[in-house]
Amino acid sequence: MTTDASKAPAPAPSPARHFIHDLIDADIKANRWGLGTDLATREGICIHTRFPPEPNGYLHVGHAKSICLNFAIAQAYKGKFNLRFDDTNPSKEDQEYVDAIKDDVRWLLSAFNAGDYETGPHAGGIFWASDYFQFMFDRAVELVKKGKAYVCQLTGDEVSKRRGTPSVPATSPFRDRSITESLTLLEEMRAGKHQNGAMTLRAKIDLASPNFNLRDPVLYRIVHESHHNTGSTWCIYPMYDWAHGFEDSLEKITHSICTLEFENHRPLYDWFIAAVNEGRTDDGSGPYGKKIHHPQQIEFAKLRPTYTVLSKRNLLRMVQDATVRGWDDPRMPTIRGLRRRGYTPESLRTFVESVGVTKVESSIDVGRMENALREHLNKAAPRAMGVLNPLKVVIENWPEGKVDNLDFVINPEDPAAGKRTVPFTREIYIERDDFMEVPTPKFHRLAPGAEVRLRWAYFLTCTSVIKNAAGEITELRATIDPATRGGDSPTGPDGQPTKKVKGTIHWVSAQHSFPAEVRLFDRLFTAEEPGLRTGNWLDDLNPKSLTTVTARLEAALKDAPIGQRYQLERLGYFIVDQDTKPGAMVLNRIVTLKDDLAAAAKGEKKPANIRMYSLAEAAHELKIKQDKLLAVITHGGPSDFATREKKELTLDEVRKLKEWVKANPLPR
RNA sequence: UGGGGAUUGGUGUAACGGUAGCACGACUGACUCUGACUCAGUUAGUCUAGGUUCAAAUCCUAGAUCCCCAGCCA
Repeated sequence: MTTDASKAPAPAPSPARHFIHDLIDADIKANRWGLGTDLATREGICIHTRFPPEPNGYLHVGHAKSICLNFAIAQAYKGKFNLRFDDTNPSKEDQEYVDAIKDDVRWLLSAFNAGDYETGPHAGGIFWASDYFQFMFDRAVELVKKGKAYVCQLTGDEVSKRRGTPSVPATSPFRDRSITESLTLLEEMRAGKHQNGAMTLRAKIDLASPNFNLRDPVLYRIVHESHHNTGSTWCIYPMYDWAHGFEDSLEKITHSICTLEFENHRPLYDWFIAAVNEGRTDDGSGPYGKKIHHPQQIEFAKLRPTYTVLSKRNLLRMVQDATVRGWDDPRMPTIRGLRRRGYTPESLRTFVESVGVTKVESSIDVGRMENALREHLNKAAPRAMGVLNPLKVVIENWPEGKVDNLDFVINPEDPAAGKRTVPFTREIYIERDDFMEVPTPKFHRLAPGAEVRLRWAYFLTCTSVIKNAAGEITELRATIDPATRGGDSPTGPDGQPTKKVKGTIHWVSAQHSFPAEVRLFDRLFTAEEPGLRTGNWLDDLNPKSLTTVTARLEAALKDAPIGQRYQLERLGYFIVDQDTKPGAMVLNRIVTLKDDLAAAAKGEKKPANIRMYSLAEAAHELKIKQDKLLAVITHGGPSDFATREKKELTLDEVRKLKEWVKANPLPR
């Protein structure tokens, strides 16, 4: 029982080509940056990616996509991958986050079996934007000298007011001040002679640009604050746009992959590097020296899972409000939360790779994340038995005190995992849900007089039901068929089983099993897109996202170490939580097994291919106004719509209406 | 109002002028000592309107819708 799920082979990820591969292939073909086409023997520059988090929060599943994407590219092209902390804003950043990020990235990258950012063939290393502060400052001075930057003494409010509109240019009265004056003020800024906000260094680009990022963006702002890495060396800090390209450039990053919202920043990214390179030469001759490396920024759509919020602000809010028990609460979409929940790095990797890489902003069914996890754990997790809601069964034809040690298959998916021994006794517990006093037609588990198989043990027939004064079932009496030891029906002369049972249920020995706290998690939100309905994402919080029960687990689990994963048969996958103390085990349910029956019974199983439209959505789809839509439905429309008062329409109905509207154009 | 992106089954994603394919989901069924897993089958799509072409998801024109941008955040 020591098989560690995380050591089992990961499901082979599909090669999954995407548009970034096309771009990189083109760069290689064009011998851009001297990449050459034979990557294995490249000298100097190679395909080099990076993951650049700001250490101002915990990583979440969205970041996991970026990390895997960047690392997978480095691996595919025999290149390198850097972890770089984009620590340019001391007022928001903290060492606590630095440590957590390092640890989470390393954990996730273990899914690649190719080392991480510090070890292995693709290890580029760990870097800090703050190590480049001097370089950035020198380049800023250079820009001022080239007449491409100036010190602006407008306050933040004034800058906002003068920002202009798409058709009205921005203004700054300091734009045309002399180079010497700007140089002096810049030195003063650096020397700490000015208060926060007193002035900034701005690039001189285009105050009338329709792209606001180019309306003389700020390069440096004054922040009198200690930095976790550089201490009090600096009191001016570079802005993201100014800093990021240089970070990439200095690390010889070839492809700087970021999310869609930075698309509008790419002209600026390119402008800054071009501005520095102006006057520079390939061989270093001339006043400014050698050209600096110019990486290619590429944007992709971030991951947006349903039933989830990912913004740092909202996650922080839940932690502060104690909606959850911290950043590593198993319900959180943070990497730390998912780790504690029991997710494997392999399953996270297959999940983020399976959703693809595009520029289309789409949301992903969280169910896919759960499926990737089931897929991995099915192959990897040893099986065990536990009962979440115990119901005692006394086997009347089993002698008191007799113990039968039975063989159990540890993992049917993995014969190498072998077998284990489980004791069978006169008193056992079964799952309360596996018994119905008055069974429904399709219920093929235990009922009075019915026979089921106890997994790997004996066929069991319920003989009587014992209730308390309140009429609640407290105990069952039953008998077993001794001829079915091991769970197999005896075979007749023809070699066929002499009897069949439809149901197999799990059980534990009352005497040998032990109680444990089991935490059952549900989604944190009840709406696919939290906040869509009311405008406030908190309105969609799921009040029942955590349920705690006292279960009974088979004895073999008693010494399971923290972090060990199991499949409790028929119930789901579970992991030993870090809250476990000697003699007091705590289990997290990672995810349930798929259960068509339960889903259908709870009415949760609405066919996914019947999309429901609200009237507003349908009206939008039909490109008509909502009141017109109502008129169409109740008066003019297809006859079978005339009498309905439903507030929702199915996809098919919307299609029907669409056809109708097409054939019967509405007046204006 | 200006600029930058995007639009293919229910969902996600291919097709790079030449048979609209794959995965997930859903639905049927088979198998089963986990109502799991596995296997087989079914289902369903190119935002709209024009145009070019022997041929258009792909090229052209016009439009629609959604997302991003006016932090001294990243």
